[in-house]
Order: sequence, then C-alpha cells, then structure tokens
Amino acid sequence: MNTRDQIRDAAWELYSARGFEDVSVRDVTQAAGVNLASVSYHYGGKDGLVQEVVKRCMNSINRHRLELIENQIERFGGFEKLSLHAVILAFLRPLVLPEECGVPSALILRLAARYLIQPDYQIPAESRELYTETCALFVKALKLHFPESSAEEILKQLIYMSGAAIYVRGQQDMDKYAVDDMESSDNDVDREQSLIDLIEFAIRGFGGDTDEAVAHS
Amino acid sequence: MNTRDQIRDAAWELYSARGFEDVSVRDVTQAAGVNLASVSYHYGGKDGLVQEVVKRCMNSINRHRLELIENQIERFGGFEKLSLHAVILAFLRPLVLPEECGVPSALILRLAARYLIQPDYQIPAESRELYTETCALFVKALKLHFPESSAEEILKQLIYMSGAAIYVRGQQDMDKYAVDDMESSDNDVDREQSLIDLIEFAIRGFGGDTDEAVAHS
DNA sequence: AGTGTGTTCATACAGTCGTTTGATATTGAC
DNA sequence: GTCAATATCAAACGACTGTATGAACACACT
Repeated sequence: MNTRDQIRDAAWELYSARGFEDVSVRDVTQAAGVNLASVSYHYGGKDGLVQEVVKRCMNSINRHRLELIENQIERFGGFEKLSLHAVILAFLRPLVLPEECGVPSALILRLAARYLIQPDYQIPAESRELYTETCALFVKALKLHFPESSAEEILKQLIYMSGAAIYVRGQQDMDKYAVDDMESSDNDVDREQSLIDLIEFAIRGFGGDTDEAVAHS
Repeated sequence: MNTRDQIRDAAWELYSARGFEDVSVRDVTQAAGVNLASVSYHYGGKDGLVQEVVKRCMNSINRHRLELIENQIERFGGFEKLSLHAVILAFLRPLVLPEECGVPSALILRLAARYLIQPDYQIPAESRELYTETCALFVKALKLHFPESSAEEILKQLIYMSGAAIYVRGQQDMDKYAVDDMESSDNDVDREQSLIDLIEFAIRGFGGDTDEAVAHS
C-alpha cells in the first residue's frame, strides 16, 4: 500500500480512538510503520493530515445520507412520495450508527466537538459543498411535508435533530447517574433504541404525526 | 484580591476565549499578574485549575436552573401548577443564554465539547451531585405533564433538548451556508430567537400542546 | 527579637511537540 | 546506462509544555 494511504489509515484509527490533539505525528507514523517526515512530505504537516481525515469522515456521512435517501426514493416510487419518517431516518441514521458507512463512532463525536468550539475552523471546501448539497436536498424533501415552513426553519430543525443525536451519545454515560435505576445496557442496543426514540422525538418536534409517519416506514 | 482568586478569574476568561488545551499555565499566570508556580501551589497543577473552572461553570448553570424554577413555582403558586413551557424554559435558558448567570457563552460550548469526547472524564463530585439533583427535579416536574412516561424517557428527552440547544449554537455559523439567503443577523437576537424556537420544538418533541403551553408563559 | 507557617519568587528541568534538513534510495523515461 | 524526479530515511532543531526546586519574603504569635 501507498505510504500516503498507510498514514491516512493509521491517523483515521488513532484520531478516532484518542482525538486529534492527543495523537502526535510520531504516534501516527509509528503505527503506520513509516518515517516521521512522511507526514510533512505527503500532507504538508499535521494540519493537512487532520483535514484529510475530517474530509473523509464528513464525506462518508453525507454520501451515506444521499445513498439512503435514494434507496427510499426507489422504494417509495418518487421523491415526492417519501414519508416523513424515511427522510428523518436517512438524515439521522449515519449520525447515530456511523459504522454503517465505515466511520468509527467516536470520530463523529470528535468532529462535532471540534466544530462546536471552533465554528470558524476551515472545513475542507469539498466537504462543505457536499454537506450543503445534502442539507438542501433534505430540506426540499421535508418542505413537501411542511409547506408552510420556511427553508430556514426546516434547516434549523434539522440542526436541532443533529445536536440531539450527537449529544445524547456523548452524555449517555454521564447521565446514567441522574436516574438511579437506569439499567446499564449494551451499547449497540442502546444506539439502535436511541435512533428510534430520537426519530419519534424529531417527528413530533417537526410537528408531524408520529403514528402516521411510522406506518409508512 | 487573593492570588488564588486572581488565577481562577484569569483562567475563567482565558479558558472561555481559547479553550482549556490551548491556554498554558504561563498564559494564565501572566494574565493574572502572578508567579508561574502559584498554580501548582494553589491548585496542585493545571488539572486542578481546570476542574475549578469546570466546577464553577456547571454549578452556575444548574443553580440558575433551580433559581428560575423556584421563581416560577412562586409565580404559578406551587410546584404542581408549573406549566410545561415554564419548566422547559427554566431548563434551557441557562444553556442558550448562560451570560445571565455569569457564564461566558463560549465556555458552555467548550464544556459540552469536552464531555462529548471524554464521557469518562472525572467531573467534580460536587458538580455532578448538583447536576443530578437538578435533573431529578426537572424530571419530576415534567412527569406531572406526562404521567405515562417513565423517568428514563423524560430524562432522555431532556438530554435531546440539551444537545439541540448546544449544537445549534456551535453550528450556527457553519450552517448559514446551507441556506443561501439566510440573513446574517445579530448574535443576541439570534440566541433569543433560538431559545423560543427551541422551546417550541422541545414541547412538540415531548408531545405537549404548543399553543396551550405558550399561553401559560 | 525570634520562630514558624504560609506565600511568592526566579530559575531550571525533563519531556513532547511539529517541522526541517540533507543524505540516501527508488522509480520511470529516454 | 543515465539522468532527473520522486520518495524515504535518520537525525537534529527550536519552541513550547507542566512541574519541581530552593531561596526570599510576609506576617502572626510568643
């Protein structure tokens, strides 16, 4: 394999497990089995490598969203016939179960945390474009269900949903303490259930009819 | 003023503005006008100082929540008479407008980001206790409106709301790009409006009646 | 005045970080 | 085979980081 790709893959794993700041260039090159200077040579430095990982992560998520929505379009027989539940599921699923598109769960959280505290951080242009397109498509799909809402309102609610999806996972461990008899359960089951709960919450939040929407799933 | 307090206040400001990792002990002591070694002496090291700031932040938020809910109890004439809107507002307001209890807006985001990626991080016991108590009280208040829901379900929805409240602020800048004609607006107005929108979203998400709830506010 | 405790101080230490350097190795085209 | 471009390598550089050290100072109590 390419030295360049070896570096990228090692960084992908290490950054997911331990975070961008806490993984040194030496950690990456050692795990990849390549020379220290290779990072500067191939990516221009640590920042370039981080951006590569960020780009791959964001693009995987948004490509998966588009894939899911296209599958549903086929299944429902047209973009206009998409159920509310299907649209919201396609948007949230890659956030809650990112492994389905090859993205480690922790990496999503780290990315979210990153942009939470550095909103001015330079997102790779390519990734931002894909994200913009993806949001635009989902807004369009949701607008069919809520013609009285503006695009801005719908987008904002998509963001609410994203925040809820991200946050509930990071806080799961912590908040077990708040309800003393909450069972400690398997992580995967938790996440599947979280997705279901979250979608119901989101559909109600949007103002849709939960029962009707679920019936179409 | 105390050297100890000078350090704490300088750290409070600097950590808010630039984050815990990106502010060195030297930055803090220089801003505070005290000696470098004072941090080790008074707080046992950087970690101790960070925990002090974290504790103050979390406690301010949760104390303010309790204050707000007590005001509303007086106003409504009893804990049992609290409106759904009032409860949710008291929970979310300190997250969206933390300056009202003396917490810089950015600090909340940094704390959220911190626990998003380090769910196992040791939260100061005192802060965790207060948070636990606060959540328990709000769950109890919400249970009066949704007697059919379990405490776990209600708590989870409180977390959804927290995530939405936090996330929408971190992403505001970024997501302006997703809707091309979104006006660039004043930050404060944005946040006030976000709070209103968010509460409506939350009330619907909970399954409450928006109009009825708002009428009580 | 003397003693002890709590605090501040300048300085040094040991370690890690990202990046650079210049030499060497590899590759592919002619 | 030769040349030039590309890639890899060990080693070092300079700039930080958090922490430790031991001396100096302040102040109360006897």
